[in-house]
Amino acid sequence: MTTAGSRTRKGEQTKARIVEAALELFRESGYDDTTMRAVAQNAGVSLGNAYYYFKSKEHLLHAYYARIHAAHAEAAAPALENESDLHKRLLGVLKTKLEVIEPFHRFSGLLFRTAADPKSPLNPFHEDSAPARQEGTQLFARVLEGSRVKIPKDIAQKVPHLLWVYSMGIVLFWLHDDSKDRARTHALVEQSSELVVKMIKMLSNPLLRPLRKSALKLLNEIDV
Amino acid sequence: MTTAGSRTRKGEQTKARIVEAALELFRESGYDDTTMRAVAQNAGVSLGNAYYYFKSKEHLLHAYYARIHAAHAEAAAPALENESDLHKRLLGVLKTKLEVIEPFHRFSGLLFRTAADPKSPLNPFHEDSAPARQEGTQLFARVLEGSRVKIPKDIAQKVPHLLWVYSMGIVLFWLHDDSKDRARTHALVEQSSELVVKMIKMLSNPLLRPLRKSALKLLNEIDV
DNA sequence: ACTATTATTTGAACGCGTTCAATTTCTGGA
DNA sequence: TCCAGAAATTGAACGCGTTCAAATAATAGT
Repeated sequence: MTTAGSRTRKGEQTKARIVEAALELFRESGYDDTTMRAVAQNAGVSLGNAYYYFKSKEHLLHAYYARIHAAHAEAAAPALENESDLHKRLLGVLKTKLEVIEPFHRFSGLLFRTAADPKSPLNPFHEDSAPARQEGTQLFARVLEGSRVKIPKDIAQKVPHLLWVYSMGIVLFWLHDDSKDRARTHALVEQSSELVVKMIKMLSNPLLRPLRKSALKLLNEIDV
Repeated sequence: MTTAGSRTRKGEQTKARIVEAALELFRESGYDDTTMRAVAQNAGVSLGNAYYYFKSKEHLLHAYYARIHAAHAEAAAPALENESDLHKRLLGVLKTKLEVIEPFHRFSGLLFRTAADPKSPLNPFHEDSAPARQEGTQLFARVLEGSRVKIPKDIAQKVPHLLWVYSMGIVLFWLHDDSKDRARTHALVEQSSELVVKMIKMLSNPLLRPLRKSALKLLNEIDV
């Protein structure tokens, strides 16, 4: 055990040094071109030592995920401050999302690889991601609450989560988008958000009640 | 050039031998545990020679995909034979898809993890997957053609591809589905297909023309 | 049949992520 | 202060996917 007062054993400093070295190299050269040997050297540590603290190269990215998440939550706040138009609110959140994640586009391979692996704790649908999922859903709940749009009661509970899934779809598209300045994704965000808002507003239409009920039944049965 | 009559140079036989060796080993031990050296040896060929015919290990899996798709196309044919109801046609195709891919669910972590990487040639949205993508789209074009549902001309060209993307979404859900007998995915297929058909039928409604136009504009701008 | 060109095949080599037995450094109790 | 055990650190080694210069076999033109 470590001394009573000291909060960090020596190892935690080393671990921090390795993380910082890794993040710097990832930022600089991307994930694939960053070798564990380079990370170790950059941290002033032996190769084997890096593996003493991180089970694998991918595990080094957990720190990154946390940073992305925090950055988006912070960046999105102003867009919700003084705005009551639902479309503008939604658009603001999605645009800041794109801004925040843009520097990480070069990681897309890894991001989506882990994100798509059902067994990976980084997977947004994985059990371990429940907190992140919940935070994301809450963000979209706030987007809705701050607007003056009325949501039918029966589906009100589902919509925020559906918006989060929608945003995951945006990210999925973004991952594959190699257009200049991510132009295609920006077009997608601007226009699909408009569509989404239109549909949300339409949902109160009595004509669409059957459709709404079908959708609700579906959501309940697949346990989303 | 090869002689007039002979349809296959020698190389194509070698290539076939390598594919067969690979598929056998994949089936036996999964993707990750099958080494290129084992494939080469199993095919009675040198390691380098395998790379002469296949740019990478992942390229060998295209053959696997091709077989799955062929199996699906064959299995789905009866469901399209004597049926004109769009929902039943769509449902038939999706259900047979689930049946065909079910044996691979246990490999999904290994197999589809790499497939999800935007840079991976296995990714369904990757350039190298264009043929598979096209075949898939054609299958859904057939689903539509055989039914009596009228699709508005402006979007007619887009719908088959959208249905294919929809089916990819189903597969993505399936990957994460650990419910007994894949019950959640089956619920999703049954009910979402109903919804999809409803929406397709609704699309001709003049009231929805603006929505249709917006969607079309979106699709064109993001180049889908 | 000879030759130039192209297609095929080889195996060594490279750099990578990862593992591990061995070594050194730290730490808390006698 | 000393020492046993735990924590931290090392670097060599392994197996992997991939590359490549060189060697060999097949082919087409003369």
